[in-house]
Amino acid sequence: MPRVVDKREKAEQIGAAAIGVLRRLGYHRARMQDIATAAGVGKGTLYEYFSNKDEIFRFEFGRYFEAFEAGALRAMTAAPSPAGRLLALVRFAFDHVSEWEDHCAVYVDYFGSARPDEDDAFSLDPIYGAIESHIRELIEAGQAQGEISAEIDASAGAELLVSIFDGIVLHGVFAKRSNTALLRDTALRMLEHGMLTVRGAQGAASRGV
Amino acid sequence: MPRVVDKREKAEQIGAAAIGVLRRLGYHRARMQDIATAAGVGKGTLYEYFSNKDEIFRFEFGRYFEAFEAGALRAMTAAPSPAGRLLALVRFAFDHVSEWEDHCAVYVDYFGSARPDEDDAFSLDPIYGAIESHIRELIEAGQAQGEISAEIDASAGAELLVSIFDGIVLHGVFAKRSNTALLRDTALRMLEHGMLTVRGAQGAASRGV
Amino acid sequence: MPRVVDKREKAEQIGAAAIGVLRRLGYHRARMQDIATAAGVGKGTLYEYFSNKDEIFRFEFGRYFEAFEAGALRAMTAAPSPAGRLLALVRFAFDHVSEWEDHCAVYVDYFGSARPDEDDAFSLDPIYGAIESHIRELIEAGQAQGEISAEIDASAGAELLVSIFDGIVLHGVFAKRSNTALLRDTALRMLEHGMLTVRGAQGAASRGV
Amino acid sequence: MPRVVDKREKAEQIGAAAIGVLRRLGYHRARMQDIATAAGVGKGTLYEYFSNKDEIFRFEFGRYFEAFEAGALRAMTAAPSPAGRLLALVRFAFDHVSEWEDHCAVYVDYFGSARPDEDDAFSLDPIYGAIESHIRELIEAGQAQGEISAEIDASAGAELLVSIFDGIVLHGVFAKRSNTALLRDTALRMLEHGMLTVRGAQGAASRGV
DNA sequence: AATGAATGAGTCTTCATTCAT
DNA sequence: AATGAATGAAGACTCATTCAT
Repeated sequence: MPRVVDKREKAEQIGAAAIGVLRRLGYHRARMQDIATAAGVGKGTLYEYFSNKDEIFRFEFGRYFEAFEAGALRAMTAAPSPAGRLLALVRFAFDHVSEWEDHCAVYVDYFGSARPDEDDAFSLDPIYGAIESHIRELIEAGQAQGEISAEIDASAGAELLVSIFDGIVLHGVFAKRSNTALLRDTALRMLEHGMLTVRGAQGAASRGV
Repeated sequence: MPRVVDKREKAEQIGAAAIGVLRRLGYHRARMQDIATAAGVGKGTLYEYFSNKDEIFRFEFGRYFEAFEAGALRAMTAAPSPAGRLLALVRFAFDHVSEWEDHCAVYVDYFGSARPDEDDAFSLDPIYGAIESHIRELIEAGQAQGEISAEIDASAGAELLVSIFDGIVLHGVFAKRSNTALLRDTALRMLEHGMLTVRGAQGAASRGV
Repeated sequence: MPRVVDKREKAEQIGAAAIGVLRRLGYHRARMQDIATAAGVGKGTLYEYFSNKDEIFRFEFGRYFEAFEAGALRAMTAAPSPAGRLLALVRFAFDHVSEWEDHCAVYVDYFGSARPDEDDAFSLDPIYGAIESHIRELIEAGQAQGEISAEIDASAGAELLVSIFDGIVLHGVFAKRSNTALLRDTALRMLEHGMLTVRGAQGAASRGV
Repeated sequence: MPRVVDKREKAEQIGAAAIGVLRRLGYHRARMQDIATAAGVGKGTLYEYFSNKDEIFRFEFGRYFEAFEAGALRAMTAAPSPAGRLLALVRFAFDHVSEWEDHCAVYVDYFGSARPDEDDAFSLDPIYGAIESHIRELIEAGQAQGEISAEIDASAGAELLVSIFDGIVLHGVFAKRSNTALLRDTALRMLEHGMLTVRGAQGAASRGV
């Protein structure tokens, strides 16, 4: 019984070290030896806790997604209305990216590479599906209450929001982020108000090319 | 007097085949042999046109970025005002992603793997820098003309827009895109109007957690 | 607590096997796989002990030159006078060639291929320089004591002796050596007496063409 | 008929360019492309004149050995006695090395690498055999006339002389030659007189260790 | 349980040679 | 006759994984 606890604890310790290495070197350049060294254990020991390199990744992203789910739920619970919950979710997502920065960098690296045939591949589809589904419901609820513009297609809106979230992650990896808080506030403002001032002019602009 | 070939043309032909393979298998899993087979040439022939695997990638992304630049310029030229140009740019970016789908997938795969130290790395910094800089100027011009909300920080807004673009790219790779046109229109609408209906409520929502 | 191996010992073991292969096949034709097979290890194991093919060679030639130096010193120490030391050195050199026959063959093969620009090339210059310098001093000392003919230019004499040594090595590689002991004694005799009998006639002979 | 002359002439032209490249880069590093470029012809053209890389080498060394043979014969013809002919041969050998410097450098590179099984290998055995045989006869004749010390074993003496010649070649490749003329005269002097002054002391020195 | 020595499948890249033009 | 585009066999080297200790 205490063994199991030990196992889990050491696995987390190794996983933490691994993510640091993966972030620094990229998934393909990070050698098992690098990870072992960073974790302060022997190379063979890694295989006592993970059955292969991929497994380490999966373990860490399990934690990443769990934390996201828990945090998102917590964030939304506090908000009073659908629109509030939506914005709380977005706000939380930004914070999550900041907190799990290493994971985000590795995230893009790992999921960005196509792995077509692998049966045991960690699939993002259910995760994204669940999140988009949840957001879609929030949008629909918000529209029912008149808080959210009825012109917006709930599905497309949900997909867009998730895409934007992905974009924040990706851009933080590709380019150095300047001012996270400012970016977040700008994003929130835009979600609420949009960018344009004159409502009449907007439609024209979006329609003209 | 041996066969005369148009080096450039054949390089493009190989490059096109390569991108297909890279997309299907991922940058790291695609072997030179796979690319050669897809291009219908011998393995050695690849090295007549590209000095190594990376070179193929760079060649194709040269084309990708050139097309983006030219297309973006063309799209914006037609629009009458800063806000119009901004929206035209966003609209074009969506179309570009659709048209260069394979490149986008490889893009994420390739740039997603962090390789900060490599000297010969294809750096995105100048490219992103130029685009963000351009967008920032558009926003500032739009704000000067009162078309774009003065509350928005031009730099952060530019970064956000580019991030959103990256997000569209990324999400198309991570999850299957459902309806591109709808997503695009939803995004354009949100940029203009935001999502919320009641302006007064918005501030409150964004401040609440 | 995995198997403990003496790295140095195993490296020598691999090196010994490698020299045999290198001698048999020549430096360029010997594949790492051949060396691994000869050493009774896997291909990858070679790289645990040597970082590349060249390294194996260098390691072995380190041993070769060390043995030469130590042996030469030992041989010379026993001799009473400069001329005696010089002849002892030559005598030792012959024995060294016999004992390190494989190394000599590889030596010629490896250093024979000109690679002037390579930065990491194992340079013979300092080694030859040291030996020639030593011999020159011996000759000068012998000349001071009247043991060695004053007519001989010490530098040229030293270079000649080293060249003769190289020649013995080279010829043993190019042609099958018949009788090493006889060759050695003939060489020693010639160094002492020369080949001609009539001293007066010698000058004449060397001047005529 | 004139075709054949053309063929031969162009082959020599290519061969000359090739030797330069081979000397500069070494046999294994010299690419057919390098040779073609140096010769100012296309890569494919090389195969119109030589059936493969080795053939170029063989062609050039055919010329080298022919020149040696012809020159040696000429040199010896002029000398009046066996000993004179022997010294004339040595003297000529030195000059030959100077004149065919590039070939000598390539010589070591090429013949230094073992090529055990190749049936079509250019064998040095008959060449060395002929030369040693000739020298042996000269020594024997010289001994018969009392010009050359009877104590010398004719065969070993011949082998030694050839070895010394090889040594001069090799050393010129491995180390930069300082003063060729001086080295040559020193060598000739040593062949005639030996190095030591006191005949009585010599035997003692060569016997002691 | 912990380790690192051993391994060989897998990959990029080179280059002599061929051959269509 | 001359050429250089095309090729694939060959080889150095990497690294995830295994396993004896």
